Amino acid sequence: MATTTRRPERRQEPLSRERIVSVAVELLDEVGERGLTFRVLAERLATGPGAIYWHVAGKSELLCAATEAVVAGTVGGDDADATPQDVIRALALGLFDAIDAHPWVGAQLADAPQQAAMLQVFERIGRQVQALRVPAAAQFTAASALLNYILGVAGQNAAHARAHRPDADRAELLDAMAAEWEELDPDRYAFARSVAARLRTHDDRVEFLAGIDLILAGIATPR
Amino acid sequence: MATTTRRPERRQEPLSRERIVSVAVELLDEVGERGLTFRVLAERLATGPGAIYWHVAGKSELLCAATEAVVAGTVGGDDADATPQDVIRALALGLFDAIDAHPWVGAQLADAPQQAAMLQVFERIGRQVQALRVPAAAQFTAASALLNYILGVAGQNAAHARAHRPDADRAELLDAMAAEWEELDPDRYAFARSVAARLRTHDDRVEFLAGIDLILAGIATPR
DNA sequence: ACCTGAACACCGTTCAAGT
DNA sequence: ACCTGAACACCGTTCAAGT
Repeated sequence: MATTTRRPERRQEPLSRERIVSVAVELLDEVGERGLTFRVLAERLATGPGAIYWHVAGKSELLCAATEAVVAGTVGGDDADATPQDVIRALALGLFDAIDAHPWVGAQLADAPQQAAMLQVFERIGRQVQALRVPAAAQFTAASALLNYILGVAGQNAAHARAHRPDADRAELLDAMAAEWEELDPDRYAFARSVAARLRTHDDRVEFLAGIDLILAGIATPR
Repeated sequence: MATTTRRPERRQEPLSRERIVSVAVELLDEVGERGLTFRVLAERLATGPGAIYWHVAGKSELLCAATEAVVAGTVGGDDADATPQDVIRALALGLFDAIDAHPWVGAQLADAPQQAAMLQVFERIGRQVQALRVPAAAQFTAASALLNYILGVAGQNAAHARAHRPDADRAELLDAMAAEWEELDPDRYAFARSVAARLRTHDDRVEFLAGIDLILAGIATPR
């Protein structure tokens, strides 16, 4: 039906930092960080590996840029009606879902130095902390605690994703983990055993939010 | 003065998994994860790279084993007199200090899958959570929140260590960061600007503990 | 200014051959 | 059973040469 090319041929677009980063994101989603290679990236861009270096300093900068691109999309605008707690939950869930969809982002956030996108997240969290009337002296700690918790979960999610097939059934894995924990030494792992059954109905997203709420409760506690 | 060799020649000890891991820890401390190479490791062990594979499956297993070795040393025994909060603080600080001394451990914990040593940490945290009389249904969430926060900070510390020279002055870096934040756009980064000055007297360890206390306060809050 | 692609200096890992 | 070390199949990155 289409008269000309139905979708633009990628090889015909000019090379640009933007296009390199966007193809890198695609590739990272498909094959992960270890699979993202300057050679396969160059092949997809229909060029040589050297060409990429004209636009991007190296692989770590490329990973940072790809992460920024994904995270920037999750930092939405403010909703006037929402409570500060709601905004924080929405922001945290946005990051959680982005990392769920792009596990390599979790790994990158968990052990990359301060990135520009993270500063934006920190800013938005901080504003809500202020809106919660947290005393000035405690605001930094409150915002940091939330961010560090989010980054910790991000790293763990990325690790889980990397450890298993991308299409692995999370429920099955949790079942297997529950079974494992139930076999642990009752003396040395009494607690793990006592919560093992809970893994069978565990929901990562719900649990993540429950942790956010726990920290929010702590923030609301007068010193 | 010494009649024989003053310290045992490493090249004369037999190769063993234990020795490989312990030399790997040394090397990781000196040159970081990127610097740990099977070739230099083999050289230090006075053998060939292939020999290592007889005792260790590969590099990721080696990194896991090295991390386990360091973390296992931080999981101390229980102190009968201490409150549950104190035990959690001590445990968290122990991990913090271990990661401060061995930044590569932070990176490994932040994005490695469940490791045996982490299960021990989880167990010890969980026991204290139980001692705090947290309802059974909330114990898993409480212990997870604490662990995820610890892992998040671990990753960030590792990232900071990797981003700068090992001997970089943390106070100077914080000063520079404060100066940077103070130059940010007042509209878009009002919060970051408002806490920038605080960075000049920031203490990573103190801040880390304050975050732990925040979560402990949240845990103590009745639902 | 921007692209090409061969070449360099590495990696982790394997494996035939030794002891 | 354990060690050796050359060799394999890659990497990220550089750079002379092109357009």
